[in-house]
Amino acid sequence: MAVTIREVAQAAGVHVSTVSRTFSAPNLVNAETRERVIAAAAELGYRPNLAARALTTGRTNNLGLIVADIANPFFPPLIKAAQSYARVRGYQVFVADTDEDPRVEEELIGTLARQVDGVLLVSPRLSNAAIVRLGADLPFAVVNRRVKGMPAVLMDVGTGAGAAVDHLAGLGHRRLVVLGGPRNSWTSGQIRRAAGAAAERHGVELSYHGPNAPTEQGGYRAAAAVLAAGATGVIAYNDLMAIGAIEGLATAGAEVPRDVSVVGVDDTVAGRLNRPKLTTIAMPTQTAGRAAVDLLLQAIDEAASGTVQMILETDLVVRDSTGPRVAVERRV
Amino acid sequence: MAVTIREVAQAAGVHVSTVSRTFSAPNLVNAETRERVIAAAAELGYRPNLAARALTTGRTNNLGLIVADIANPFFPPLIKAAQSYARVRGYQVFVADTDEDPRVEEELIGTLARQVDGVLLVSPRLSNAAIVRLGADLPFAVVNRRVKGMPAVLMDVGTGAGAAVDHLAGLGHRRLVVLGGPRNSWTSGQIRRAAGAAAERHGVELSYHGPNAPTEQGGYRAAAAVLAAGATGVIAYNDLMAIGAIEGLATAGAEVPRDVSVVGVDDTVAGRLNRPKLTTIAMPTQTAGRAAVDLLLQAIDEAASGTVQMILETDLVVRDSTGPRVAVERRV
DNA sequence: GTGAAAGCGCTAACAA
DNA sequence: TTGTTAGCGCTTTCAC
Repeated sequence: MAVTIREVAQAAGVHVSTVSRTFSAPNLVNAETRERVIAAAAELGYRPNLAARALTTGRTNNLGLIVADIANPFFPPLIKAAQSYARVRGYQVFVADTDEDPRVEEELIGTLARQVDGVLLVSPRLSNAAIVRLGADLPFAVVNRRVKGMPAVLMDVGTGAGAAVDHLAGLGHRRLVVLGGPRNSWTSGQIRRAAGAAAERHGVELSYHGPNAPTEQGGYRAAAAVLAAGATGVIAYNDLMAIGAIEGLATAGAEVPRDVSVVGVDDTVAGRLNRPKLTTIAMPTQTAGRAAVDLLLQAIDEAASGTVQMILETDLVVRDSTGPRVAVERRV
Repeated sequence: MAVTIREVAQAAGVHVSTVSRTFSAPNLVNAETRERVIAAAAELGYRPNLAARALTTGRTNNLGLIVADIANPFFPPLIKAAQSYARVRGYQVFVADTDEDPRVEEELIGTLARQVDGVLLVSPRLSNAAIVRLGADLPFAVVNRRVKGMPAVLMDVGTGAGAAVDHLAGLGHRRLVVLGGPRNSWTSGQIRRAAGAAAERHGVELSYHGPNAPTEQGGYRAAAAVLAAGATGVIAYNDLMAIGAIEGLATAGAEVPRDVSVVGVDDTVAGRLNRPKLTTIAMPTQTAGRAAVDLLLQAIDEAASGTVQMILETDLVVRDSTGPRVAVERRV
């Protein structure tokens, strides 16, 4: 069995409570005694049992981090940043994947509930109502979702989407289509709304096709709808989908960017490596991961303080998947 | 405060131990009482406190999963598979990232020690000696490392590397270089050894350059060494490095695969999306993730049973980054 | 500044 | 089949 506080106490010739204090409130213990205790602890290889501590303090020093799909390249940088920052702040993090399923998400929150001090919901697939309901039990912070009264980090994809429409309109495209993501995705809604507004400003036609799976496959399948709509400009929910759409278009004989221009979202490695290099909306994922942990810890510490919603900017990164519209007669 | 076993007991009109049994050993309790307890628990929204349970049982039902770099595309599919399979088996998993630093790895193991039943070390950067020492305290399972007496899942990259050399030699390349990965990487050693043996069989020259950072940057920097060695065939430690090397070669005026053939390892999305599409050694990451959890749980359950080392096959996937050697006079 | 004692939520003998 | 009791490792009053 592992070394406990009791054995350290014995070795140092003090009472257990003194050992406890040495670690949780060192200033309350005589410097000399403290030295002795610390030496004994080091000698025996003592490590506090956090679970036991949690039982009395009510603080586990653990966080939950729930994402839709770990393997989607959008998430790993965020997970990495969140996890590493949490560690600096003294927290370990449970990472869980919902496979894009809201029911799994709810179940996971339940399982995690008693063993974490709070949960980070990244691009949740749950409805706002469900989040609010579950949030009554447990501090939450959400990323890419606006929920009344809840700390949130929002990546303002709307401005990016607007810029994308400006960009496409500027290139002469008159008929655009937005390929939406999963049903409950806030990001997807933002893109649609902002792109719609921008299109109207430019007097450009814009239609919506969705929901789609946020994957290459989803994009590949959606290519048909793009052609059916007669669009020459596409804004896809994420890079993966944009890459899939480009493949799908190629299969149907339409080349990117010659015949159709495609814009992705996220600025993942995938988009940078793809050929043509993807024009995309860059999301500040690492900043978001860090900030979300910050907000969550704040929410945990100050029970019910004022809610903070943090908005991070996004940028349009122009690469090679967008180009000027070519006159109809030259197409096909 | 959260609902405890006591309140459920009161509501159901039974003693706490009966409630406890209803959840941990339902068959030991009268069907009728059980119903009543379950109903009361559901009514109150009771959720067992796993940390408290862990205190008495010594079982946390948590696992640790330590990787070198979450953002490296090799890991996410493995993490996803491991996490999802662990959940099916009733375990939650802490995911931690060491940033390729062995000291962080050791520290993380220490922190996790008392709150998990076992730890999965995926492509560890720690020395074997350190792993054995730390493993005395806590069940481990390792992936991509062979440690005496420890359950392991090995992706047999050696055969893949041999096949890669066969492939390159078959294309006429007579001078190859292996770009190694991090210092303590078992995979890197395997590649070097197997490639060396295969090169000897073919009577082909093979040199080694390493260690390198397992990133695009690392590959980019190593390109100079490739050219200096006068090699026309390269096997890189992973896809990222291969992609970086291709860029680096291009910068130096050498085109892939015209002037130099490059083989990666891992078969990540990155490699599939890169242009030229990467010839690479496919690693069964998802299978490995699942299998490793399996082995770890086995090790946890049967204290000190016979050690299992599981070897998974790898495949050479030929794409566009390798091609026939072109006569010297046509190069440059 | 340190010790004594109670208790966090739960399980596991042991009795009844 | 159910209740009683002790205790897991730790923190936290309260005395001294």
